[in-house]
Amino acid sequence: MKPLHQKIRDDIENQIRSGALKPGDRIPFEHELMAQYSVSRMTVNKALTPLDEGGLIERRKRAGTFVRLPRLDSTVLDIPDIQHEITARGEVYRFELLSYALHKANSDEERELAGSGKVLALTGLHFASAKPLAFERRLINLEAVPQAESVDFTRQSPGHWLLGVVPWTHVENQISAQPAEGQTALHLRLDEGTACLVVDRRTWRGTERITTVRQVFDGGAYRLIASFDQR
Amino acid sequence: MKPLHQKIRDDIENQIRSGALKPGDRIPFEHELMAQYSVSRMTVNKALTPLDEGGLIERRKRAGTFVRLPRLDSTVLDIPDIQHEITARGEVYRFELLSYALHKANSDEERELAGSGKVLALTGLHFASAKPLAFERRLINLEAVPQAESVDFTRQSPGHWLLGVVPWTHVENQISAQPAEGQTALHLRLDEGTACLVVDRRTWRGTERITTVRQVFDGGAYRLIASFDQR
DNA sequence: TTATGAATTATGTATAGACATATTAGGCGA
DNA sequence: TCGCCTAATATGTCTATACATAATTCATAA
Repeated sequence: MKPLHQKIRDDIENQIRSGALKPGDRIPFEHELMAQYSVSRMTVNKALTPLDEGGLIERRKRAGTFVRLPRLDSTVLDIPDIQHEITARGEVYRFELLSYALHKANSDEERELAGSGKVLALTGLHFASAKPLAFERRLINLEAVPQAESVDFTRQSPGHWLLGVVPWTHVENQISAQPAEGQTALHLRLDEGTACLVVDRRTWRGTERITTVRQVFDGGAYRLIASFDQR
Repeated sequence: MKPLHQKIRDDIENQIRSGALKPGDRIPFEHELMAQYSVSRMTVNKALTPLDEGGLIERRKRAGTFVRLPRLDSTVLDIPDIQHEITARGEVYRFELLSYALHKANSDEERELAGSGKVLALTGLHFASAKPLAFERRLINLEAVPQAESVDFTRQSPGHWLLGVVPWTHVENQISAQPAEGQTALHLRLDEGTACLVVDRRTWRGTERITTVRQVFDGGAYRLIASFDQR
């Protein structure tokens, strides 16, 4: 049998991760949870404290307990937000949409993402101070993120938009070095064969896939930084 | 003023991170800590529970509380252990020492590591099934790891040895793509200009620097995998 | 009208006590 | 000697209570 405080914690965490509770929403007061689960305040507190320390919720005296906004800082390599990183170092950021297509999943890669559902396929370029920095090819699972269909990605990059809108629970990055080729080399204004940093990333919310993206960076102009503290 | 339970937790965590308490050592029983800090058992328990959940200690009824062994699995990109990864995928691993030097720190990079103390400078090659996979240049701070002086690195790679011997608390990785050049290209048997994956890593124990390493991988043969769960 | 201060409210920390559970040590009988 | 039962022991969970702290509301006084 699971301890009471852990059941309460899991319930709330699931509501947040599933999206039933959105950032900014208020979680019931401790005395409300006491009544709801028929437990003492110490037990409710023991359930909420780890969620607070884990950064999932925010607690304010007199005001109550609220769902936190997803953390967007991350020097750490969880999900690099290119737009954020470029503006953070004082350069001007711009995203240019190269292609846009909405269709049923019809390749292995697309079916891995969306089963037999619909997929949004985009390509685009990230600019830092008018210089092309990264070429990106992205697939978005429209089952998981239906709102994506009505967003204008000529104005904002899909990665930046997704980070703010969809909470993710799991990411996998594959990082490799590859020579610049064909269209990608042209877009990045690099000679064929120039060393590029390639990041292939897949994200999940729970067991549901959200997006698949390949980003190709000019190897000389960009480096990933991953910083870790031992748990 | 810091809460009591946090002071107790910090004290114990510091003793573990500094090496004063080693893996396997027993931490005082709850009733001993009660007396030592003049607090109730709930407070001691509140101090120890997060250390348990964080994997730093292990608690067994009747037996007591013990310092955990450091986790060495890590699909995650904390500290990739090349030897471990190669053998894990069924290939034969070999390390070849190319150069070995022991001297006082005399470059900026070496002084950043060891101040005015002594440094062990190594270069070597990692082989996967007789094929060179990575070239590595490593500096070890002998103030932090004096035992390194008496280890035979022709037989085992310094990275693998360090992981087992020295507990680290913090790592910073910089990952970039660069063309193969000069000696490095020769050692890896690559043409000049081939895309390589370069990892620059610095590790700390507390505020003390342990090692600095640059690893250059054949971009086509190696990829880093970084997998994350949202906290 | 504005500044001040007191009451209210929700969380933060800590206590003492109680019972539960897992594990081990020791004693007892076959 | 071996197996089994029971004691003892350390951690696990939970309650009821108390006082502290931060933030807000609201009444009161200048």
